[in-house]
Amino acid sequence: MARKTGSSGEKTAADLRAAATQLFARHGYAAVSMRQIAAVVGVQAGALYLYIADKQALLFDLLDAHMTSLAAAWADESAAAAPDPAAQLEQFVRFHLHWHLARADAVFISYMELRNLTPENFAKIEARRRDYEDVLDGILRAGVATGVFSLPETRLGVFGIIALLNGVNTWFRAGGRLSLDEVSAVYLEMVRAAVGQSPAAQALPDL
Amino acid sequence: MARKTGSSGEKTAADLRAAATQLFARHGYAAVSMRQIAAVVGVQAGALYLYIADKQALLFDLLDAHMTSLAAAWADESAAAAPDPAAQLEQFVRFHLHWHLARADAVFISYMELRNLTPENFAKIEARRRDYEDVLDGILRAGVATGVFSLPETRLGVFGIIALLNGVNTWFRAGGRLSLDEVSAVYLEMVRAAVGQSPAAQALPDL
DNA sequence: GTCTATAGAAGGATAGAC
DNA sequence: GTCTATCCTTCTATAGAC
Repeated sequence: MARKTGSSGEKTAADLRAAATQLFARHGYAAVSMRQIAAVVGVQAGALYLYIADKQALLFDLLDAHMTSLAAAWADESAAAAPDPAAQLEQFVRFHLHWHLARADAVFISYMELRNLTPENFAKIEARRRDYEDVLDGILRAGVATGVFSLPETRLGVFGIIALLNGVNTWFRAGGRLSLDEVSAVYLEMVRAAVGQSPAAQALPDL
Repeated sequence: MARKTGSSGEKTAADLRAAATQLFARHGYAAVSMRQIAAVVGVQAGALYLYIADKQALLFDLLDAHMTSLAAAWADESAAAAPDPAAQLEQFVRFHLHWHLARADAVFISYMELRNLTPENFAKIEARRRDYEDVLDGILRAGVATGVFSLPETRLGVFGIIALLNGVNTWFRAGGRLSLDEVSAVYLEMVRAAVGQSPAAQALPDL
């Protein structure tokens, strides 16, 4: 997708992705027309095809870039790996909440528009999501092995924790009653409890 | 929507709802045409308009009926109310998982197609969902009041638990590795832990 | 109650001028 | 790199025959 010219094409390409992300999140991939996207970008519909092959490729590009970005962000975060499973779990929970809340539109699309991908494209995205889930699975397995976590099933723990954390995206609003740090603290406690971690040393914040 | 004739219209009306539910869940409201629905029902597209005013009314009818059914099912379930908050929580968790897993398509639509409702219709559905969440909120508050649950915030507990439980719908398949009862048992333990319930008397099933 | 036929609007995508 | 113009398809919804 990278273009070589120094002209306004670079900006238009970026604007296209931003506009599509916002519109798809708001109304859904199928409900958004290329003309609508073009109107937000500020060009005519035909001009969009300088940057994408078709609408399906646009959707896949968005989801693929999203998953690439997630993997890179976690690689960066875990470069300074926490020392033990309990600390790693905290690191993961805080990272997940922070990263996903910062890009709610892209996250929403990544879950809701999977069904609008072609089977081949769907498989690629799912494999990447699985890779990310495996990160958490590894942490849980390590914790179970060392006895710091108590779970009958790490896979159900992974599904449960991801679902729990992703749920925050449906209601959290920056500037609302609770700050991101407060929410993170509460959810971290719920996650720790759910994986059977022995009671944490630190206290809950007063709410 | 009830019709008075004894002719095949009754069946067609029911088929229409069933077909729309399945197709909307699979491809999304905006991506499904009235012709597709008609093809599944076995009539021509025009005939569908004997039963619905327009496509939007069809979507609203589906979601509205879904929420009505949920409220009725819980009213029925809670007619035999569990005696204390801990037992009520178990009753709620088992009910929620069982009911939602039995109608995955309708549940999926009810969450994914909210954005395709008109603002007025959206507000109606949201109010009904709020009523349902308040059921769980009441249980949590009662438990916190009697000291059997330990939560800094019942509202976050509600959001967390609902998200956790709804996540099961994304991966559970009847006839898979785990039975509904096994899954319910594991998730019940996660929920109990998350609300800070003192360790349950009963053991986890071996998995 | 359902069909055929169609009006009228909107969609994705392309061609060629600039 | 973008625009105008347009092709062709598909859509929702309605009209009128049966």
